[in-house]
Amino acid sequence: MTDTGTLPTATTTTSTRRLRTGQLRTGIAADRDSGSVMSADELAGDLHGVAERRLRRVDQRYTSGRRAIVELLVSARHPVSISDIAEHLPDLPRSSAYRHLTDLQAAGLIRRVAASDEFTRFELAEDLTEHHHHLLCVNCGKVTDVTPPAGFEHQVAGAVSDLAAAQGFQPQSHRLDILGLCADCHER
Amino acid sequence: MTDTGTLPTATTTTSTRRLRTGQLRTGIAADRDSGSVMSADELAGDLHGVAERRLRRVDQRYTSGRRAIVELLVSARHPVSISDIAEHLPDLPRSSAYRHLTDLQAAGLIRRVAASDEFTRFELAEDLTEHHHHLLCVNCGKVTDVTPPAGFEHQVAGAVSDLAAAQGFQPQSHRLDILGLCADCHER
DNA sequence: TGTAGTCTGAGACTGAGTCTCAGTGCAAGC
DNA sequence: GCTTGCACTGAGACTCAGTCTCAGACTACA
Repeated sequence: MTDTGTLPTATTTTSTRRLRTGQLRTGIAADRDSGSVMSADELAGDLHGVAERRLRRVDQRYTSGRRAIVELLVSARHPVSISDIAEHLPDLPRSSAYRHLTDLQAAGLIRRVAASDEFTRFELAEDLTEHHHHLLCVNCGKVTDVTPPAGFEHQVAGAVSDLAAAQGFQPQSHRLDILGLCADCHER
Repeated sequence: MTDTGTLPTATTTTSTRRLRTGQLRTGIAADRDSGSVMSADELAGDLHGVAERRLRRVDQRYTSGRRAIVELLVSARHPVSISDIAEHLPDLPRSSAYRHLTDLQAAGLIRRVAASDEFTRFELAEDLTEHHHHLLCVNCGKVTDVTPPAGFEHQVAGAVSDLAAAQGFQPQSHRLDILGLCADCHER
């Protein structure tokens, strides 16, 4: 089972998902340290600034290693596995990679993604990108991002709310994974 | 992180999912060996008969170990992990458990379920139960089955089809996981 | 500058899942 | 009923993704 593609070749993903650079102002406002002073211009579009802020909020630094991971996730445009990281950041020691992922996740910058049946994948947190779902190829393991129409997403939210309420369950997020064969494996 | 509950206590799951005993006739017809003769009455409601047939179709036997796993999945009513199996079938050796699960999955009797971030869980194949989704508690790991309304499922199927077609992706199945806090963890 | 605490890389450790293999069990054919 | 070929089994070795440890380096703050 091969990995999701050759990073950071974006051609394996034709997702319409984009970084929310134009919308980060709102997100960053939530990241503002109480007391810090920074102009809105400096804040806008500053993903790494957000990263640093969130890490400092939990008494951590935005080190070069952590930054390298974030940059890889940005350029990848789809969920990234540990082996992807090892491949594209060969100088990053394994234990550091794992630790960085854990730290970045704890700081709310990235999230874990369930793959078809494979090892862990990570991607940027949704509030830094946009809500989307995944196509999972059961043959080669490729993961493709897809963004559903707003109307559909509204329907999902309603159903999620109902289903959860019936069980006294407090929903925090949902994921819709579509399993099947990608274009490459389908043609064979 | 605790396991999904004490099997086979069904009270942890209030799912409306039921085994398709009343509908198995159709499914079993598909399982009939070309040439075997069995009355419709004998076929109806015979999950273990289906199990045996499917295994024999791939030149395997429905052994007592495999049957024990199936019975556990039947009584559990929600996805079961390896540790659940070890707990409820203490005499079943570990390597056999793993092997049975692999064999049953290959024969199309069970399927793997993605849990929140935990180890592998299995449940009966959908055509032996019914289409459903899962509530995943991110705190304790409990997995609860929920059956969506038919109308919603129809909407999902349409969206899945569109999203996949846009990528030249051939969809085979989909899953909707709702992550959050179960009733127990929510109250705390 | 000093200090406290975060961070790092190397490598040991863990355990879920996989594999091996000698012996057992089973079903089909005679 | 017997024989035979092959599926099946349990015990335990093995693999590797992920976790943990620790001495030393780095950083931010006073």
